[in-house]
Amino acid sequence: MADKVTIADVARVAGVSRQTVSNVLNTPDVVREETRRRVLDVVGELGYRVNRAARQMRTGRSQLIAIRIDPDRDGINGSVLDRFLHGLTDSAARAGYRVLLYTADDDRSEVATFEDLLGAYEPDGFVLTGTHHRDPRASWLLDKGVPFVTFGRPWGEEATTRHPWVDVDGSAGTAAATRHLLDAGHTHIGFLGWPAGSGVGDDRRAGWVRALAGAGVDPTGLSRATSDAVADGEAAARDLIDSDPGVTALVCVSDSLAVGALHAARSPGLAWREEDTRPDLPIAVIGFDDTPVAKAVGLTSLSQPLKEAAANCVTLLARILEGTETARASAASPAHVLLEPSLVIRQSA
Amino acid sequence: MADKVTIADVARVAGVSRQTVSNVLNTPDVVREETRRRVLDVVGELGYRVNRAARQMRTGRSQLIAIRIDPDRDGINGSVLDRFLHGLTDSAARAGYRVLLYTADDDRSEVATFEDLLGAYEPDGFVLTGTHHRDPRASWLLDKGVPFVTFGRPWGEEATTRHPWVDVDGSAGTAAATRHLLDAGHTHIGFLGWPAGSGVGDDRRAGWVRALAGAGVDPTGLSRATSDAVADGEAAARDLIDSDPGVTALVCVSDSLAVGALHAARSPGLAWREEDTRPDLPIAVIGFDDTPVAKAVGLTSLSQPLKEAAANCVTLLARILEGTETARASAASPAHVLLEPSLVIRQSA
DNA sequence: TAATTCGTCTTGAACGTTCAAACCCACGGA
DNA sequence: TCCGTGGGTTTGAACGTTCAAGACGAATTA
Repeated sequence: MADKVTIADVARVAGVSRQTVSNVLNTPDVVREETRRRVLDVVGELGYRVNRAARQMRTGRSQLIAIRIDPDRDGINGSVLDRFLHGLTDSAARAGYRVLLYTADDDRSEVATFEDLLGAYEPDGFVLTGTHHRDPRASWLLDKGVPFVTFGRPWGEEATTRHPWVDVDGSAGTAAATRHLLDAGHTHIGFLGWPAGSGVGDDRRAGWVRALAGAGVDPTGLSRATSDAVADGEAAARDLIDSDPGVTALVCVSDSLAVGALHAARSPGLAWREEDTRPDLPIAVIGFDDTPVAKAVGLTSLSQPLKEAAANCVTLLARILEGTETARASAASPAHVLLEPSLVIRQSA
Repeated sequence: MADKVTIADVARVAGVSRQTVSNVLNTPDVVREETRRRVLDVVGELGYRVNRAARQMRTGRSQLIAIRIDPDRDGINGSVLDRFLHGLTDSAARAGYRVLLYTADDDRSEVATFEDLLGAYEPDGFVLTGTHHRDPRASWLLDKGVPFVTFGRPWGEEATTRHPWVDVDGSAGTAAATRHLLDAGHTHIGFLGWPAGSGVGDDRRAGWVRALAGAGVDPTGLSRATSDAVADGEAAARDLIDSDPGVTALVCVSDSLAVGALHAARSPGLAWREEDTRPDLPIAVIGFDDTPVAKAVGLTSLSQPLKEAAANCVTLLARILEGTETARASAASPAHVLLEPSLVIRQSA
């Protein structure tokens, strides 16, 4: 029912032309102080709001940032993206953008969605998550000259400098976790990770290796790799503990695996139960991502600064969109932000 | 770089006028079969996509559905909204809509955001979550005649018929959970809930009362109310168990409280430990929402059909937007959908 | 004094689409 | 023969904004 207030209405009431009103809003420095105030008064009085669709027609800018929302894969880590999403929406709003969602089942269908969105809604830019080696989505966007930022490093070396990205330093996190355990007196510290080949997983493992090396501990035989499920984590933890009963602590690549490790540690298998001397919490466990699950079960975990990461994504994207630099120019010298995770200490370690 | 292809391009190539192309896309029945095919061929060939901004200028329709994304409050239940959001994005896309996100700290700032969004992006409709008694957001939207659907019943009676809504039948869920426990031989079944006054909480409690009544059990003294945090749940569970040691099972209003109850059940307080005769799992516990946490700790819980709920929201909203009925007309006889949760049985019960 | 520059403001056009109205032509009935 | 009808198509205008160009007066310069 709210009768639309257009720029022409404002102009009429303020006694100026449409263009002057437009100038007041977009290039205030070009208009006389007194006129500007008068126009702004009328704007407030009438409750005028610029119509994005009309502006988009003229400028080609939609003030929309598109991002994919995943189905929660394993369930536990799903919440990480969601927290990021909230931060993104918040930061984007502050910068004058809104977040548009889309879904896609795989990289190919996501690229198809790019075409769809760009043709219809014309989002100004994209935020890509879950990047991986030779990501076809990034190459497609680069190819088309569409502005985008990734949350996650480009893991293939060759692409390392071709687009801006924000990431959290996983190896710094696991190194800090390992040092925390070393400081607590542990020496035999194991690692539960994913199979080699995933950038994120390999990076997190590297931090554990580095910290152990710093303390003069040989990591050989102290790690296991498995897929990211609670049951797998439990099995891997059992296997590791069985093969080396001296292990007193575990750093895990994810909270899923860590929860599995907790199960193994707290209600150990029969073979191991005999010699159990610490019935309440025999093995220290540290997870990664500080998910709600970690909070609920008292799991010490590494927390990613998701809000900050999201804010940086918006900043980098806005720099491309608003700066003089084009997407292509910024691809020549893209900006990176690498954030440090923080250790949230709970009962498990 | 993809040079924009407009309706005029298609028209030129197909040898027809702009309007005919528009008709082919919007009112196909008015155009001759042969012409339609020819135009559609050209559309495919050139990869034409209707420009939403231009269409919006003319029709006032943006094909956008706006929804608020919350910060994950307590952390555990946050994922519920996120799963709903994914379903919504998916269903919306199928119906030709996209989902626009916004944040807000409270009802008042959310209403301010309504004004902002309606003035600038002109979303066609809103989906409101977390409705409560005398929700000012709903009244505001009703007042302005803005189409919307709520996920959650209007709990105040007087507003019950004024807008379409989708909800999950909480009392049916807790009743089913209670019956499940009764079938398993439990008779002293307690309830951990929220303080009276919240529509959702009272409803879920009612299901428990109903199921007990059906079995001839008096619920008096068997329930506790507390705020929604793990520690509170643990304390409330201890209190209940201490006061009535005969309690062998607990139905909880949320997974947060249920996880707390599990803590209480599995590592009971000292006073109670003495007489513990079932060391492994003395008390059956059932939660609500089937969050990732439930999955991780083996908690039996009630799962909301979120995907289906989201799909229904889109359907109801689309009916208002596309049907002949206006928002006001549909407010006269709004549609409701009440879905049943399902019990996901795990180790805890 | 005339020409130039500058600051401020206005005017017409354009973005890509759809609405409303007009147009054209074949057909059937009077 | 003429007119009315109706299916199929085209034409001009409009949505609300910003761009590009121009207009006007005052101040500055030649």
